[in-house]
Amino acid sequence: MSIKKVARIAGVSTATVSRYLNSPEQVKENTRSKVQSAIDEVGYAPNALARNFRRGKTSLVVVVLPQVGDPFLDNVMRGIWRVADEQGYSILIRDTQSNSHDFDEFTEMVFSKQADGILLLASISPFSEPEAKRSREKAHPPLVLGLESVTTELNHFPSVRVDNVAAAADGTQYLIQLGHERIGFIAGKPDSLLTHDREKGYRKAMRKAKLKVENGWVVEGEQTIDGARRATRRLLAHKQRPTAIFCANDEMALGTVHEIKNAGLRVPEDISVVGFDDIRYAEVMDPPLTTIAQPAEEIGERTMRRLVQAIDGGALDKDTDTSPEIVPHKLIVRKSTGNAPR
Amino acid sequence: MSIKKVARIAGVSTATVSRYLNSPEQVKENTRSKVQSAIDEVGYAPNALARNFRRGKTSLVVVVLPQVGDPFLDNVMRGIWRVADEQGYSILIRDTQSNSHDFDEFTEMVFSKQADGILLLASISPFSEPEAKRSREKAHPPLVLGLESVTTELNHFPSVRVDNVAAAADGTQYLIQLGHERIGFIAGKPDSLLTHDREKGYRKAMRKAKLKVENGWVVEGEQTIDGARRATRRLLAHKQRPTAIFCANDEMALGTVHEIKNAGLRVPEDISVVGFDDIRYAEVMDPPLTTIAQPAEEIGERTMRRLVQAIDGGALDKDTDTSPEIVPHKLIVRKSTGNAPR
DNA sequence: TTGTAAGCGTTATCAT
DNA sequence: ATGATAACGCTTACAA
Repeated sequence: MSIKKVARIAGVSTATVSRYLNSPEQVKENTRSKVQSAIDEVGYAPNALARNFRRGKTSLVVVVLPQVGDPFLDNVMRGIWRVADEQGYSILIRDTQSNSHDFDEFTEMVFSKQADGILLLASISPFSEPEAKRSREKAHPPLVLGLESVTTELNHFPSVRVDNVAAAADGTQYLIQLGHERIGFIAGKPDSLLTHDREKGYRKAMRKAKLKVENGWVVEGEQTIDGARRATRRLLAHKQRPTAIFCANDEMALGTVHEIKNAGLRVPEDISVVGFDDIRYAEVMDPPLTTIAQPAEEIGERTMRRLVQAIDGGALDKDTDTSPEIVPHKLIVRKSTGNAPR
Repeated sequence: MSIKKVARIAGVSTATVSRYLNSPEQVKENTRSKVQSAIDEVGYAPNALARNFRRGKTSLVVVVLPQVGDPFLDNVMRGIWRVADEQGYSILIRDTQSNSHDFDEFTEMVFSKQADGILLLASISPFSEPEAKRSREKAHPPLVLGLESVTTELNHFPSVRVDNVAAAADGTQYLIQLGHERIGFIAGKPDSLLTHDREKGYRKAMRKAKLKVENGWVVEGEQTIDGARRATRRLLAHKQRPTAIFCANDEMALGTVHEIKNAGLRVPEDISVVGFDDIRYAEVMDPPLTTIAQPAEEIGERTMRRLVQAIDGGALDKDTDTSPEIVPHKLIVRKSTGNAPR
């Protein structure tokens, strides 16, 4: 009822008030000030609920990420927010860690107009059956993938990320070049495409260098510090103990380095460690961590931009430019890597 | 138009469909199945925008925090989400770091129905003038404070936090008990009430032990690793170099320990370090960090519960139970602290 | 430049 | 147990 009240007080119609709010240039100067006074007088604030309803738009975007409090996401989110603010979107965050969410839940949010689009920064369970059925009738919701590689069913959505395979190969290659031949790999969770790709890169580099990947050299670190510590212990106990360990991300590298030192070994003299992400803690670790940096903020910015595009342009067809945007990675050499022992 | 379509297909009125959706028990079994079939047939999903509009409720809550990617907030958010999911709220996150936000902006979000309430986990600029004016006419929005101490203008809102003064005093007291007499303090940003309180606790403990706080022993660390590194360098260069440093949070402690070791000194043999928060990295630091733990998840849960209460119970009066809920803190002793040298 | 009025999809009131 | 219908606050043709 509020715009009506303003209109009444200003002595104009509701349409004029609305116009004043949305395109003031269409309103005569004189009227403008009358309306503004009325607004001030009653302390009017437009009801976003009504406006969004009318417009059929939530101006909300869901960002799905593995875990808030992941230092790496900090910069990604910064990029996302920059664009969101600029484009008038608010960010709804869902993490896949505290509650188990599945893909349908997010598409459902769009279909039921709780959000206009989805920014997927985490691996999640694939479409369930009912959804598969629906997708025949409904268009795909506006959805963009960031960071992660994709499962086949998500292939049709735009995505922005580094080339995880190549990046991990680079990291591994760097270790090889330092003379390491026994290199272990600490992977993430089995359902994480991302770390899967990194593992692929590791294996690729090993193969290329004609190095064998022994059974037990690739172990799951569960994307957590504790998981990485357990994984590291297994690696250290291996009869062919690696002289270098590649961790699928920095978070796990933190645990790995800790556990190596715990075992009375030195980094990098006894074992070299490489991480992935270049989180802000990497630099102040002891020793500072050699890792692979991603342009996090840029990734955030670009994913969000594509998403806005997808939202504005309506649901995108299966055959809209669908190739992933690949952004450059960069090996950052610090002190956690050194020549192979002996 | 959609509920209409369902109604038409099911051969019932829109009212019945609505009832089926919201209180199925009021609908006869027979009708229920007719409606459900119709829903399945057209793939109907209720329009949340319309529903919220009609109900005058967004079912959204803004959580304002200093920085996503703060590992400490991870657990707080977990607690918030648990309650949010349970109560049917979605979480809108705003960080005060990437964009400068002020208090009005958030109250405005409530007044303009972009959100139902505010969960404030960060220090922000105080009310601006126009808001002060408005607050006379409008009730305060549902708002709950977590973690932080409050400025006087926010005094009337419920809050949940540890007793930062007492906690910091405990940490300081522990150092004193180890024989330290020259103890430095690395504070946060000047506008952070939270670290301000911690500083107060530190000073209190020093005073109580009749220890002097030399000029230059309290230095700002800006709540960042780099800030803490600079602060630490200043501390190390002090003519009366402290034998122990209390950092207002773990994030800064990370930088502090790094910088101490950089300078060729040992922790804790030369300098002891205490942090605050017990983030997950504290345990795997080298040496593992002595710190003060807060029940983060519980704080999240309780703040969110109070907020829901405030939303449901309508805007709370100035004189609703307004005393902060204090949750217990706990000193976690690890290896970064030791007896004072000599 | 401004006003009139229809309509967005739901819920809720009041009958039936 | 169900139906008819007003109302929520706003935007937008269309008319003036």
